[in-house]
Amino acid sequence: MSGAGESTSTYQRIYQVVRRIPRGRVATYGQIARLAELPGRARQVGYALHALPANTRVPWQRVVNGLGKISLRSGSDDDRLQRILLGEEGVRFDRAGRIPLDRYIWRPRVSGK
DNA sequence: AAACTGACTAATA
DNA sequence: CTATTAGCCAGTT
Repeated sequence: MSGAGESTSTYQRIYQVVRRIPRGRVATYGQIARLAELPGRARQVGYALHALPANTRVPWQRVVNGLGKISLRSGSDDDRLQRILLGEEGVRFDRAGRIPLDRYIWRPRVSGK
C-alpha cells in the first residue's frame, strides 16, 4: 500500500484538532490551523469544514472566525444551525451577533502567559 | 492548464 | 469603525 502514502490529508489533521474542542467552547480558524501545524492556512480549515458531510461527528459548529462571528453566509441554513448548536452548548452571542472570545475561546493545555 | 472562488487573517490606511 | 491588500491553497470551471 505504499502508493498513496498521503491518504492522511490536511483535512484529516484538521478534523482531528476540531474534535478536541470541548463542548461550550469555540476556536478560530487560525487557531485550528496552528494547532494542526498548518500556520497561516486558516482558509484551508474553513475549506475542510465545508467539505464535511451533514452527519459528521466533527463539532464544526465550534469553529468561528477571529472576530467571534459565524463565517457562514448570514441567513443561510448552516448559519442558523451553527447558532442553534452553540446555543445548546451554552455559548451566548452578544448584541452584535458575536461570541465574546475572551470568554468562550478554547484554551488547550498550557495556557501561556 | 489558467482563472476563479472561498466556512480566513493580519496589516494598512 | 469600514475598506483594501496580500498571503494561502484546494476544489471548480
